[in-house]
Amino acid sequence: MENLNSKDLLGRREQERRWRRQYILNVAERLFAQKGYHQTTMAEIAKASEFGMATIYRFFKSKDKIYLTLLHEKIDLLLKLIKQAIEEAQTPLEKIKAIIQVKLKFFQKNRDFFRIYALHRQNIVVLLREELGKKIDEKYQEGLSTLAQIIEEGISQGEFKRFPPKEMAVLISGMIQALIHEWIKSEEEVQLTSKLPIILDFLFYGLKGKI
Amino acid sequence: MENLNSKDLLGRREQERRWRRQYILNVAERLFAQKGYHQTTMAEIAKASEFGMATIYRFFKSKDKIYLTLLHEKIDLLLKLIKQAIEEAQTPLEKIKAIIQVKLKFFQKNRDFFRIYALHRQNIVVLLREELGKKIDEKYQEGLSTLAQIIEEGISQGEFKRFPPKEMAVLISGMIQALIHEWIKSEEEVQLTSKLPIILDFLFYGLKGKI
DNA sequence: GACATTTTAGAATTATTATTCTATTTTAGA
DNA sequence: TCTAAAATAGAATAATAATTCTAAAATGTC
Repeated sequence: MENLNSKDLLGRREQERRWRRQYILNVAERLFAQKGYHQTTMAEIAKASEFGMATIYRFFKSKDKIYLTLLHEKIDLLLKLIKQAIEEAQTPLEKIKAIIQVKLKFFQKNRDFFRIYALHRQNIVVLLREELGKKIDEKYQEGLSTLAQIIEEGISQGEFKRFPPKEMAVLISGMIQALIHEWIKSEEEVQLTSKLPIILDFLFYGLKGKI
Repeated sequence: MENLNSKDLLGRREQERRWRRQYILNVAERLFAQKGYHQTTMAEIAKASEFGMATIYRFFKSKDKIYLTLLHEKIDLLLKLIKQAIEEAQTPLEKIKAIIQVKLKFFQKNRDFFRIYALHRQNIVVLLREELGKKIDEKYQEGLSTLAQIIEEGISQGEFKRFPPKEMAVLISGMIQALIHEWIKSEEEVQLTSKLPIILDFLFYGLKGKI
């Protein structure tokens, strides 16, 4: 889970501290996903993680901090995975495929996080909260720009049609997001990644046509 | 706005009552959209609508009721508009175009409502609230099914490829939703409906190909 | 115009819950 | 084993905000 090198340098005390911090985050993630931010109380987080209030507060300054830390750390992870996948791919088409695949895989493993993430994305429209909240939106925009850039690349290589890249990125991200959303809601047992071929076919060749 | 016949039958007293009820709903819509459900207090709704607390509570049993009533009434309106548009269209392709156009127009006129609507859609994943909350999801599913049916129609007529209709409906709705979301966030002055041709082109013919 | 009824404003109540505080326990090092 | 420091549990606090209550005002009817 963690970088072993830095872990070794840290000593038992610090390692335990980090482990506990992560444990609280995991518990909070589950609770927030189940009942939403407001319906989850600090008392519940404390109870579920088997710590007292004071302990929770020694790790995190406030409830908000727990929530935002959660979002930041996982989004960073997702962005890192996407970056890696892009680097391994060659053509714009392959890159897009890679991005979608990574996203599907990631949220398949992180259902709870998707609930929090999607909800937060919507909340952004309602109110761009304090600094940390804004940064999350910036990260989302970063992902969107990456996708837009790839599309632009494809257009200039004559692979893709001359659509406005940013708008295409929005449409594609929206498709994926909606698919994940429905998948989670329906609690299907089907693998989310199994839908990749259909998505790609639709995305590249459109709905119209025979067969 | 209202059915004139029934209005005439109601008498001044009842008409005024309805007008005030609607007024409160409109005020609440604006506030909820601006600050979100939890950040909006009943006191604010009372203040902004220039009523006292007791008055608000005589119209609506609780804060939740205001919120859900709001959602229900506008969603019903949207569904009605979509139904009308479909009836006027002939081919599956035209029907899909009509649905998208109606949605874009509707949310262009109802930005505030979109904020509430989109947020609620996400909240559904987190927690299917009491009866009224569930019914809203049912209405959304209804819209999805309508779209899926049209796609099925197109497939059997040989117009569309053999994609799974329900999944296609999800993807298409997701695209639209994301586009509206970005449009609202960016506060662009461009008409939302101006994006219709691009969406349709992408949707029917895909990203891949020259020109 | 007077009385009964409805409507209203805004203060009081109550419940909830994030945060802080205090006393206790655990740990590390001698 | 003993002691100081750190960590902890859970109760107390304080703030917020939904809801209810009370007295006043407006309205309709005779």
